Parts: sequence; C-alpha cells; structure tokens
Amino acid sequence: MNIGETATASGVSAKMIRHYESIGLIQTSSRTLAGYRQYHERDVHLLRFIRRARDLGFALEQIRQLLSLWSDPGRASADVKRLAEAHIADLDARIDALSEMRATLVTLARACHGDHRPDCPILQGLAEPARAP
Amino acid sequence: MNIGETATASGVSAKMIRHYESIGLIQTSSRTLAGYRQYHERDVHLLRFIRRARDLGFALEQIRQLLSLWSDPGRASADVKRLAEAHIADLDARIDALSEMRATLVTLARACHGDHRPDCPILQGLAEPARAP
DNA sequence: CCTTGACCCTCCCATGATGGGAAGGTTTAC
DNA sequence: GTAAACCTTCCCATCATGGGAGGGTCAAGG
Repeated sequence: MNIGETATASGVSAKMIRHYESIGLIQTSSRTLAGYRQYHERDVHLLRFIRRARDLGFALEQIRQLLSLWSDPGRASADVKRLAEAHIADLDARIDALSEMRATLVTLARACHGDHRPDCPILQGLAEPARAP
Repeated sequence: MNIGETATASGVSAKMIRHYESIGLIQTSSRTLAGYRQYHERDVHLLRFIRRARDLGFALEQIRQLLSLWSDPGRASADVKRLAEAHIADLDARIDALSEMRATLVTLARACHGDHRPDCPILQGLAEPARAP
C-alpha cells in the first residue's frame, strides 16, 4: 500500500503522514526498492486514530501520549481519562475566551446604527479604554 | 518616547510594534540620530486600538481595515458593523467547533471508569469509526 | 572621563499543524 | 516508448508572537 492510498483510506494527507513520521509520532515504514513507503491495514488504523484525536482537538504531543496508552495493554483507564479531562478543561478555556470576545462584540455591534453615518460605537469601543466589568 | 515606554503604555510589546511597522500596519516612526524609534501619545492610542481589536480576536488583516475606517471621517458605520458581524460569525463557527469536540469528549469521558483497569471507552471511541449522529 | 546597566538596533530562528511547490525518480497503462 | 499518475526530498509559507545573539547608545554615578 503506497502512501497515497493510505492517505485516502485514513483521512490523513500524505504530507502529514510523512510529517508524523519525521517527528516520531509514527514509526518509519518499510520501503520498496525504489524508496516508496509501504503501509498496511494496521497503519491505516493507527492513522485513523490520530485523525480522530486531531478532530477532537488534541495536540500532537497529547496524541503521542494517547498512542502510548492505546498500545499498552496494562494501562489504567484513569490515565486516559485524566488526559481527556485536561483537554476538556482546555477546550472550556478556549470556548470561554471566544465567548467573551463574542459577547463584547455583540454588545458593540448592537449599539451601532449600521447606516451611512460615520458615528460608530464599535470604533469608539476599540478606541477607548474598556469599561470596568 | 522610546519604544519601550510606548510598549508599556499601549500594552503592545516592542517586538510587536516593530513587527506591525514591518508589515505596514502602522507607519514608520521618526527616529533619533542614533536610530531609536520615537513615538507620541497618538501612537499609543493607535497601538491601544490595535491591542483591543486583537483582544477581541480580530486578525491583523481585519484590523488593517478597521484602522482605515477609524481614520476615515467619511466612513459609513455600516462598513464597520459588517466587519464586526463577519467576525462574530467567525467566532460562532469556532465556538461551535470547539463545543462539538467538547461534547463528544465529555460523552466518552463519562463512560470511562477511570480506574486501574485498562478498558477505556475513550480509546475505543478513537479507535473505532465515529457512529452516525 | 569612564564604567555600568538599561536601553535600543537588526537579523535569524522557533512555535504548531498544515499545505504548496520545485526538481527529479518510478510505475503503470496504453 | 511515452504519458500520466505516482512517489521522493527539500524548501518555503501561513499566523502572531517571542527568544536570543551581536552590537550600538544613553544616563547616572564614581
């Protein structure tokens, strides 16, 4: 199985497969005489795992830990859960930060006429010190 | 006013002030004979504007447009509002994406015992195809 | 006058995850 | 035998930000 087919089957681009190999997230594959990387079904599984973890917003360093737990039959599920919960906390923080931006912006936008006149509370809000909460 | 004082007063680091100058977001400042950048109160205002827009999550290219509207006395507030609303939509998309990740992860984490045993629905969820919604 | 410390300058490099593209080799199908 | 569709490595770009090297400047105190 060449890298292109593997990419299609796993949902991870060929570029990224090579990159993951270069940073040691996946092992170096075997090669044909011509130097083509060769993959097997189990590599597709692994890449799909990575792909799904990425889709859930895990960073590659966390995925490295997840992979190590995944391949360890003696793991404690508590370790996995701890990783997941830390990531949930991280997502919460990002969601909160974005929500706060959104709320401020909505407040400003609501106050703006949005017509041909130049008066604009949005620009004023950006130009003046933020009011105390 | 040297760059360090300007940085402190505006909340934009000296590094970033130089960077904003290099990409043309702010005009090149005057210099002393020794080559030191010189700033004035109005530059601090400008940088504070940029800082606040960044805090609201605007990208530098959008801030470029905001600055151009800010400095245009003949602007229409509708143009500002359009920028703001586009950005709100962008924030919404990002919040939604993160919330979806969070929801999936919370579901998986809830099903996980989190003890010494290796069975872990989180790892299973990552290893198996996502179920249809 | 000279030193010291706190500034400032430019230039290069790094982040994280991903993609684009060049230059060149391989395989496959017609 | 040739063209298309692969593959390889290597370099560069994104976006906003910071770190640090190597070197110049300025002000205060001895």
